[in-house]
Amino acid sequence: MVDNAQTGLHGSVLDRLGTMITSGALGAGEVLRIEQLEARFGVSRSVVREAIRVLESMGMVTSRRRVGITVAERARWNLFDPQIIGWRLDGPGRDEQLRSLGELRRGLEPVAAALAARRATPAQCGTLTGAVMDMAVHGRSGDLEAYLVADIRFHRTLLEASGNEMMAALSGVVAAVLAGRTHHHLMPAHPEPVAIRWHMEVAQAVQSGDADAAERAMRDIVDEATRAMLGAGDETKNDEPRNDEPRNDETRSRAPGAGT
Amino acid sequence: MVDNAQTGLHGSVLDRLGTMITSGALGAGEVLRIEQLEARFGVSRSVVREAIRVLESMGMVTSRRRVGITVAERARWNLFDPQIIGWRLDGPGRDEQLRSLGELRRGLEPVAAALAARRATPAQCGTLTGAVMDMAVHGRSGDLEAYLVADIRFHRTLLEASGNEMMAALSGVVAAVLAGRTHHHLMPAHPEPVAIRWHMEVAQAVQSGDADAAERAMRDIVDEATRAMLGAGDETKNDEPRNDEPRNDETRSRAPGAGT
DNA sequence: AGAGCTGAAAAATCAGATCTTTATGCAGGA
DNA sequence: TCCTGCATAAAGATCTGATTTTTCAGCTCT
Repeated sequence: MVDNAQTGLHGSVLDRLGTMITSGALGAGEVLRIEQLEARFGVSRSVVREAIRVLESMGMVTSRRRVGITVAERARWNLFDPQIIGWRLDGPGRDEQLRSLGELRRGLEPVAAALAARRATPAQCGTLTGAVMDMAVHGRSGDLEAYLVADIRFHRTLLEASGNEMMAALSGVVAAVLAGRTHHHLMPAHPEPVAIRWHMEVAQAVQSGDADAAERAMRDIVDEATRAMLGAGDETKNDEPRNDEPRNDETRSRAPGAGT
Repeated sequence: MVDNAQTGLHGSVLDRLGTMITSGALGAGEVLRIEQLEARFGVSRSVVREAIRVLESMGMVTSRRRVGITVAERARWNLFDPQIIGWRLDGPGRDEQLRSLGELRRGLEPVAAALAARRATPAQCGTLTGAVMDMAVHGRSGDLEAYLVADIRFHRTLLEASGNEMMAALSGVVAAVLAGRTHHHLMPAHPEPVAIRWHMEVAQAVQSGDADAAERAMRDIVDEATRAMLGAGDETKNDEPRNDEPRNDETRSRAPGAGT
């Protein structure tokens, strides 16, 4: 689902350990030893150590002499690390992760839109408008994949146009959220026309430099998306959905607007 | 300024390399070789490799056989990594980093306040109110350090009370921003009373569950802070302030409200 | 109980050897 | 001339064994 492609042995070990920790298979406080990990994964010390070092820099484990590798509690993790986000989106924490990201978007994207209204280049304005037009076309034809691509292009461009590096750094994550929504069938077969209209309003407001209008229209977009997602996610307050393609029909029926 | 304390040799190498890259001493595209780094830092391969692995996971370098370690362009970095944020706050990118974080706060904290109004526990409400009272006391007495501690406690508690793990994960960074503001003398000797009043409004709105009021009051707080910081930062659009305690008087004179 | 000592466990580091990938240059052919 | 395929070597990737350093845990002595 997410590009957790890893390079080399150490990357594969990292990926497996990260998945185990985020999924809860390895709980906070559990202690691992290097030798044991060498055996478990059939690799040498150096490979294990490099993977552990990365996990340590993510705050997921701590390494102490005479003790071993201790899995850290979630409050210590760098939850903005794209790798961790990817692992969680793939595992049991998916719903919780999507909720967190949704709330985050509700705060950030309107501000990004306002900033973009002041800073976007003409080229970026063009890209935004073009993306909206593509969304309209593919939304009508019902080509959800093409719609998704245009939607991602819109949001990525907007975040980049905000002129804020950190917001731009989130574009990959936002793309993952949008893709997750589509691929988990939380989108209706034909996106709400009102969503496309709001996207167009954002694009026009950015082009005309109207920060307030851009912020407002973007807030409409994300509020609608948040509402749809919260409605769909309320029945699973805990972290144990486990199954990967669950309750499509109920979910879809409760997420009618899902307009990005 | 920020706790970039590192454990062991690999941590020190990581810290030095990270600082060099974020400061621009090592520009994007530059190629390093492991052997050269061993010699430069006087450590063995394993230490260098572990540091490189961490930098790689941060997106700051890429490692390719037959080529070497290539410094990546900033657009590829994980700008939310606390370590990178710390390096940038300590180096020439400080102003840019503070601007990014300020804009981020403007989006996130109001939403966090709204969420906290729905989710905060009674204990958290108490902590919020207590923090505001401390702010008022120390603001009047002019004890900026104690004021800062209370201010940080307020914002950390609010982000945690949002019930959103990712926002809570940013509390350390927000604390660093607030501390940076105080320690770089961007605060007036006596904080604006209106700022303290806004904090109190947030605390009360959270306690009474009024999400809209909480969001609005928090937006006031952050807007004021953003305005003050943008005003103070405009004269240095580029990334080269270098000196650590610069232009206190001019800056202070242009950041009158600086109310968190 | 509490302070200090001691042994051993486990990570941290170093160093040498070997494996794997791949940029690059050369040779041959179209 | 330009492309294609092969050989070569450079540099990271991995494995391994030895050594060092830290520090937990148990013991002793007060």
